[in-house]
Amino acid sequence: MVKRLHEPVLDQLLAVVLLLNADATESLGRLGLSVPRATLAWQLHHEGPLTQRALADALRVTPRNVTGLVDGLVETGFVTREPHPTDRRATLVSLTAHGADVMEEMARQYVELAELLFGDMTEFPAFARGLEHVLHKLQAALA
Amino acid sequence: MVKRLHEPVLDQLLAVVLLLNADATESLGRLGLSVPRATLAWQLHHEGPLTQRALADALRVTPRNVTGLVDGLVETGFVTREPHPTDRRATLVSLTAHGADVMEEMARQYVELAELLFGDMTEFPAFARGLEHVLHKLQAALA
DNA sequence: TATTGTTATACTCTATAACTATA
DNA sequence: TATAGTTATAGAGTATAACAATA
Repeated sequence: MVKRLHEPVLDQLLAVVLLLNADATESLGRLGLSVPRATLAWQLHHEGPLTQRALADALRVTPRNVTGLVDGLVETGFVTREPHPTDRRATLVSLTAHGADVMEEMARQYVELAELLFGDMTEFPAFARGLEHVLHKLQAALA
Repeated sequence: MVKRLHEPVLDQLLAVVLLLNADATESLGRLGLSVPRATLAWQLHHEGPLTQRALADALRVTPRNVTGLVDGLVETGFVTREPHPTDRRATLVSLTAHGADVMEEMARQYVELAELLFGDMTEFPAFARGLEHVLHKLQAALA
């Protein structure tokens, strides 16, 4: 039975999902961030200053939602709101020095996590190919 | 450089996490359930009727939270509250016939998802071993 | 007319704390 | 005293809809 072979592995994959979520929430909490706020800040870290509209599109979330996330990030000192230089409707959101520092720390922890998970894996290439296979299947299914 | 090898795979693993979350939210929504409510119902499907206290422990969530989730599931016809036969403080939560039907459907979809993800994977055993490795690393890191 | 971001409102999930009814 | 579940309260994240300012 194929099912007997595959279902336990799906269980493990879902367990990995749960643990990664828990780990992310925990680690980000120590940095003073929630997962949605960290996602927004991470976007700024990669793309540079963005309008709230651009952030809403990137996070696939409503503009109203971005207002709330940015409010929180401004309050806690991770980002600033500045007027857009040419479009007076728009607001540019930028990382503060503190925000940029924390993003650097996130990047370091990201590398550490990759090392932890894969560093001593004996079948890394086969695992990586399998993961790519899974990703493509999911992308196709959700397209 | 080991980092160059591992980071993109972590990217893919996280992409899989995001897509699985999206897929779960979407599929459960079609069944009339949110992820937390489905988790609670799934527990009842596996364990049979449980007290709210037992559900709170199983979901690692406060008793107050269970009250809210059960309220929603009662309103939408998935579960019932009944007095505990021997402990008059406690409430037994059970799946309705409709709730049980939906759990059967969830189980079918679970098998389908396992088939979709792994059914035609050429390196399934190596992938499964790699996933187990990742799971153990995460469990150890979070213990 | 269309777009940007806001206010207004509401829902879900989460938490703590105080309380009632029972054990 | 301890436990089960509730009410009271609060906060984060999400959504839609109406609106003001600007393009």
